[in-house]
Amino acid sequence: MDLEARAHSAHPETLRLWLRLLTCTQLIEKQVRTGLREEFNTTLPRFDLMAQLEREPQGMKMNDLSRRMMVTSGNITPVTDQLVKEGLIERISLPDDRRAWLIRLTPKGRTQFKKMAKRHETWIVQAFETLSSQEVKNLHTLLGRVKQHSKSSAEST
Amino acid sequence: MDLEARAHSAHPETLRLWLRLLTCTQLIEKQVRTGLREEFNTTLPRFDLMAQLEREPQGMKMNDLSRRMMVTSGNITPVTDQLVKEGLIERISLPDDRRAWLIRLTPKGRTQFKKMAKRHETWIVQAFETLSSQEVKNLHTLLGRVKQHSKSSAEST
DNA sequence: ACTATTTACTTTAGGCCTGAATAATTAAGA
DNA sequence: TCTTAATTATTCAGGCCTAAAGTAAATAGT
Repeated sequence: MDLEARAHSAHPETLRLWLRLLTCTQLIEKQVRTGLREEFNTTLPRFDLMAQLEREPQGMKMNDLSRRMMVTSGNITPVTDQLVKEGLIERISLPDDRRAWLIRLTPKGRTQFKKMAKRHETWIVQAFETLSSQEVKNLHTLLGRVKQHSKSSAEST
Repeated sequence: MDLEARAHSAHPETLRLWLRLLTCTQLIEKQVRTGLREEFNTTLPRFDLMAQLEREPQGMKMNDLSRRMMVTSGNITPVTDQLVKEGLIERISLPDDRRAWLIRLTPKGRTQFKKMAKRHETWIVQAFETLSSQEVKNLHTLLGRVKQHSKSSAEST
């Protein structure tokens, strides 16, 4: 018994789908959080932030980070503070915009991230190993439509 | 640009699927949270708790609630406190187990929940309206496999 | 009956998240 | 230029979440 016990109503299939989506996400997220904590003594938001930076070697502004990570910018400050304290990222001031910072992985951060990403990948692969590669593709496509739809209706509000 | 900019590695399809799943969940959840806050001045965990209770008119113990909602039991206490304070649920002491409480919706809570559930349903239906009913079914089935797989591997740890 | 274990709930410390307010800076328009 | 608006980052209050420790009560084994 879990979240999905919640379904009822006039559109039961859609509601059930939503609850199942939630359940899957929560189950997998829980495993990832536990793994990051136990093996690397870190958290998912910190890992996510480093993952964003790894894709942008020249660095990112905190604002870009908050948009990419889909959290409010008030949130990025403490996570950044913590990672700076651990020496995994660095803040660089921008001469042409004194309000903003450029955030980059340090060499130590890059090394550490690579280790974590490798483990992260095994957890994720394991979570979906029950699906064939065709099924993975199907899921990806269907969810792509949901994502686009949700994004466009969010813009119009 | 969003979370999905994070994908790379030896199993890119699987990682991309995971990030897309996360993105979809977060987008929809955000809409629901905003709706609950703006229209009903409440939160998703409170709504979820009431939804569980609505399915069990005879009431539930806090432990059952935490299992169903997939959160730790330390979490149920403050959410329950708040809902009791609002008069939406009630704590009833059990004569045959003085450690436990039975939690039930009050009539006021039941009325209020019905209003919220109706709106909640429109948000969810809207989120998935881009899919045909066959596609909803497919998604539900595929995610069902993922859920079962994840649950059974969680048990064995 | 008595002790040990388990179960139900609460409490605590630490962290993330939101929305809203603030300060500092930059950009835009009259 | 000079005022106004927008942008960047930080801070705050409130709430949720976890893991871990604590309390009280029930259960099991001896």
